[in-house]
Amino acid sequence: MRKPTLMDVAAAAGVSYATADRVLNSRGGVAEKSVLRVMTAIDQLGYKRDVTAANLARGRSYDFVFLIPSQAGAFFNELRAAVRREAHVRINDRIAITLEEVRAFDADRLADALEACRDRNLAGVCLVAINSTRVRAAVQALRANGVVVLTLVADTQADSRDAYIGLDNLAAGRTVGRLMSLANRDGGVVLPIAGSLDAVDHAQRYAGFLEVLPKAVTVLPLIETFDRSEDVAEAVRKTINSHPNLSGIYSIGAGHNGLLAALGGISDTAPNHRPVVILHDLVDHVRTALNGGLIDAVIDQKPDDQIAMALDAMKSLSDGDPLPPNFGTIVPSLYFQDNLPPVHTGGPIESQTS
Amino acid sequence: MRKPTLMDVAAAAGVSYATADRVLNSRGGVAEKSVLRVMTAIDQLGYKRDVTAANLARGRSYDFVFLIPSQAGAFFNELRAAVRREAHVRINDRIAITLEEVRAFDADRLADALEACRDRNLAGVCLVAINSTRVRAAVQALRANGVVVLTLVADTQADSRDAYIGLDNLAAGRTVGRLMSLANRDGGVVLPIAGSLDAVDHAQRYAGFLEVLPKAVTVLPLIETFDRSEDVAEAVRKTINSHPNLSGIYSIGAGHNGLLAALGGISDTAPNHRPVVILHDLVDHVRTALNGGLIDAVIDQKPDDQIAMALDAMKSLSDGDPLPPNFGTIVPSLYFQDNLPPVHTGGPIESQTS
DNA sequence: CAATAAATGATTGACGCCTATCATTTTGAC
DNA sequence: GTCAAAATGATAGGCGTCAATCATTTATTG
Repeated sequence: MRKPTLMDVAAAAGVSYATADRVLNSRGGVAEKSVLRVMTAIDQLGYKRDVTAANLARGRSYDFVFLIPSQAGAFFNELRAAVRREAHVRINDRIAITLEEVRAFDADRLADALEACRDRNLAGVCLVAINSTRVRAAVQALRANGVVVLTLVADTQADSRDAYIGLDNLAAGRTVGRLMSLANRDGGVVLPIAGSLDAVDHAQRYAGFLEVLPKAVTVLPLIETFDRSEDVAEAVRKTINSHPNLSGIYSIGAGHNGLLAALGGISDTAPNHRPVVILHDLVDHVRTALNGGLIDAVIDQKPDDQIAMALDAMKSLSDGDPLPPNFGTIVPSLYFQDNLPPVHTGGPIESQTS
Repeated sequence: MRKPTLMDVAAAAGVSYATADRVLNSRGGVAEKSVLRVMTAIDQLGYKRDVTAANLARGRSYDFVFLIPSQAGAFFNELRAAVRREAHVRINDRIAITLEEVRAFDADRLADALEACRDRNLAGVCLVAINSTRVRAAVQALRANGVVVLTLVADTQADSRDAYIGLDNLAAGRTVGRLMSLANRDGGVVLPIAGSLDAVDHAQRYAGFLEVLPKAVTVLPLIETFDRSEDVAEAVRKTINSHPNLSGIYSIGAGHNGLLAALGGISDTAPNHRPVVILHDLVDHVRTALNGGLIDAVIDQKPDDQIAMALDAMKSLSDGDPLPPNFGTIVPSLYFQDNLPPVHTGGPIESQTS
């Protein structure tokens, strides 16, 4: 027996199609008892509205914009690639995605981009937030216009956007801490490296990391890199020399170039007992380093999942559906060289139905 | 500007809708030059067929059956739950899913179930395979009838099904081996426990595990459990007593009850230096054990992902689209207590568009 | 050039739902 | 019982595509 249509429901309820439709779409002007009869018929027959037909009839389509920083490191390249992939896939669901690059760390450019979204009749905007008065104002203006606004990776104040999707940084730090503990069960000396503890995400990761490390493990003073790879390389080399028993390195932020360079040096010297190295974000050169045995583990924030979640959230919210509780929290993934996810192959697959 | 329709394509190509349609759906009987003009117009305008409208018109729907063992342990409960969840979601994509439970380890029952699928006009069947002549024959019969047949979790001969979706067991074993190596960087003694090495998956995991372990780590003779939890508990206790320096346990198969019971005993005795314990499959009681600190890590084969992949594969294949290369390989996930994925909350969300 | 085949155009009724209009019936108030 | 208000019925056109029919134009062949 085929899927029941609204016609079937109407017949079963003993009302006309028009009335059944009035109930289904809550257009009002229907007597209590009729509402009840239709409702009953609906779950009697197990009727489910055919969403695709509905969208077709409505002519509804979703216009979403992603504002992603440009030239902000390999991770954001991944993020942009994920947006492009999803853009190709979701076109089948009447979802049109525009990817716009915004100069990194430039709050005013971001605000400009947001303001430019004003009159474009968008359903949703997703941005990597930077805290600034103009940005917050622009976000508010959009939301006042009925546009759903999501923050991704980096958040603003919780009440100024509709939802935030991003890594649970505390969990990420804890996960690394847990692994580091396992690798240093008889104690050890570990070196944390971060971009800057002023960055909330880095601070949270660091806090999680410290939280689970046992007392037997000594944590050296944190090196702040401020994205200067040469200085990092130098600092790492120095630490390794002054602490020949160094047993672990946790690179909390992005910008691993300096670290990887320094590690290349060590592995020549003492290949058999170098420190355990754990990094964030499975970008290309990190993958290579992992496969080459230069580093041991990578903790990833799954950019693909983030984009997918962002799209689901924007769609739900602009349909007026609420999000499930604590939606948006990305649980970190832990990778060794043996359980790496497959690399994304070439472009999107064109599926041409015959 | 709105999404172009086939009408727009026809106009741009200077042909009638009928001809454009003939080209798009390769119905034949169109002159070379016309084909070319339509093709050009298509990618000139960036035309993409509206799949939802197409499916609506086709009235096409997909009937899929999942045959999953019943009473075969917690993992298969998860797997069935995942099927039920997907069944509710995919109903929007005109996909009807039937979940049938088959008595575990009973090839004849499985063959019966497969044969019963014969005249149900199904688009695809997905089964946890058991190797037997009757099963293989039944699969062949179905495929000869145009039904897509997939194996899940456990495979048959590669040429007798359309695709296999399951864990990369070698990678899983290697991942565990890698973690165990990190936790035993100065050497150690580890105990592997498996259901039976006659099971291909267990054997592969074991092989991967051994592959990456350094020589400094001593591997005790493997204990085969054959799913007898009391015997396992006993064996584990004995090993721990005779090897007070035991530093790791890898439980390769399912059926962790015996092991967990034995571990409960140890943690009372020597809480500070118990062996590192790694298990497979994040089922409820394993999650509990992980959160309670009874075990250290879990390697998971992501039943949700497997079901989702199975559905995508069945849909693609029954549409005649080929699968991408090495599709179906599930890369294991590694969990500590800090990066556990959220538990699935209650039933599926009813989204009622206003 | 006629006869035939091949290619193209024109059009139509689904598919399931949305949105709107207008006519008709039922209800409630007085 | 009258009259307005409320509820219901009936119906139509459209969303973009599929699948089919039939008429018409163009190309091919002898």
